[in-house]
Amino acid sequence: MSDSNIGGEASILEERRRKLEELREQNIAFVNNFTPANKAQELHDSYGHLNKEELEDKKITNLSVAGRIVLKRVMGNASFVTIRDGSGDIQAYISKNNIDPDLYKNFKSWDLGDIIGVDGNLFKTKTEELTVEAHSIVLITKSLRPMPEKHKGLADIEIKYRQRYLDLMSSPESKEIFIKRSQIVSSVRATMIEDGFLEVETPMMHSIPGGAVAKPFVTQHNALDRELFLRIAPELHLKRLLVGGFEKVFEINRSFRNEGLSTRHNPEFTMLEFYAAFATFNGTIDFTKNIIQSASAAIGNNDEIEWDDDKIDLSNFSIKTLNNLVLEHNSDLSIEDLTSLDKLTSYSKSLKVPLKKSWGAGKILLEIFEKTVENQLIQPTFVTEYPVEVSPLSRRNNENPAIADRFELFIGGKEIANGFCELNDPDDQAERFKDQARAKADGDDEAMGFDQDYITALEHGMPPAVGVGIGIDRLVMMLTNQSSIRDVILFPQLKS
RNA sequence: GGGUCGCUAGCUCAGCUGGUAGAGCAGUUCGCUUUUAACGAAUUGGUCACAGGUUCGAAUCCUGUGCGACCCA
Repeated sequence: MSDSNIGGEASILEERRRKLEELREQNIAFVNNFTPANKAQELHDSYGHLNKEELEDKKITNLSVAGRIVLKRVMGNASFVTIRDGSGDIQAYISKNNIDPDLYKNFKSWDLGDIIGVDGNLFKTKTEELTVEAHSIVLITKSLRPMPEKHKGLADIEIKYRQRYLDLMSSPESKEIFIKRSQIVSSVRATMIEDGFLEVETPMMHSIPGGAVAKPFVTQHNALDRELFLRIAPELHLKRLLVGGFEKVFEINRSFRNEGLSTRHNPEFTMLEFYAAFATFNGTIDFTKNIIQSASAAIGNNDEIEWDDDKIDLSNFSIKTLNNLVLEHNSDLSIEDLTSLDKLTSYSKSLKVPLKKSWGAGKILLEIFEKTVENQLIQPTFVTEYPVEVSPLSRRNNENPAIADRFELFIGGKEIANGFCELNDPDDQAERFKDQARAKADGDDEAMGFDQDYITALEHGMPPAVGVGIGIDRLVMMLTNQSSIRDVILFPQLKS
């Protein structure tokens, strides 16, 4: 801005720009021909265990590393810098004895945040720190803006999310979470493919939002002059693929829900959904367990993990019915009450659960479950036997048509997965869409629309199948012990 | 939407019951050839989020607005 702010931010930028101009004049700004032969972590792994003398005997020469200066200790005629590359940190020793004296003089003006390259030999200092002794150094990229504070890092949580690169360059812990996220996703994908699933991509822009109960984002296709919705779930398209003859499909991708922002909700989030024709309900529960255990192992977790204040044993998953759990946690209710609209209504009023007129007994029962049971389910628990009323895409149970062959998995008091036997009766599905459409007309803006195209697909015949959805963000939160979804999404949505 | 807390130098933060703003880091200058949050000396840098009010006097007290965090719905 102005140059009146001497010593302030403007002058820091000006000072660094001045340094950059000098590099430009010498035609050495933004160097593009330095290819480091070595990585910091590789050097630590290969030579960190050797002591000073052993390393000297080995004569490790002709190394080169490149990275950002994160710490700098300049003495009169010799200096140490800590360089951070993609793998980690390594110290470099830069002595006037070993490099051109003019270059050493220039080096002293290099700043924290500059990206440099170092060629040299490997040695250990008298405090046994592995160090590259520089024979030549080059300023590769000049940084014009100051790094986050070197001791405490970024404290401003908003900058941490909005300028994630500052968080990543200054916080190895934060970087580690995103490395683990990638490993978790890779593990999930590997588990699916190993079991014979085909990875597919289905549309994110839908004419009729469906597959979940949620408010969609609306957008506009100009050429078609038509409203389109960002998908709230891939479910209905994946099941069309079952009709087409793919028997095991999955998708790991984004869905979008037009809700508020919180530490547990980001409007765009990543889900795994998979569908397997002719699979069994119990076999799918086992497979779901396997996906989660494998992902946890992939990032080096033990069976017992910590999430927030809870210790969770991932080697032991239990299976319980919704009714039994509600009775267990609500001693005032009897088994008969659970199907009585009047009893459930009066009881939920005593819990101060807000009710809507369109809700039947099943929906109210689910509300009571969410209010009184859900956050108690710390250890991995598959909850089964959900009311059909709250499961508009699930197949009815053969013995009891009021309940769906459905499970939800809760860990740490939070929903991690949702799976069910898919409804493949087109007439039953059409009826349930009608109920949803009616609720929508009554003002429930989360209810599904009537998707005739999907009904048509079912009329061609869909094999019996089990489908499951797993929230990847939440899974990563659990496996990396994070309490905010913003810490597992690189660029979370923030209030503007 | 309701409640609680916060907003002071580029960054991280002090600043009590009102007396006119401070440290560390970063920057600049000097010294220093095995340091490691390197060190020592000097030095630059502020519309105290914004707008009103109370007061002789406000970063500080009051009201409102904005932004953010957390909790609740």
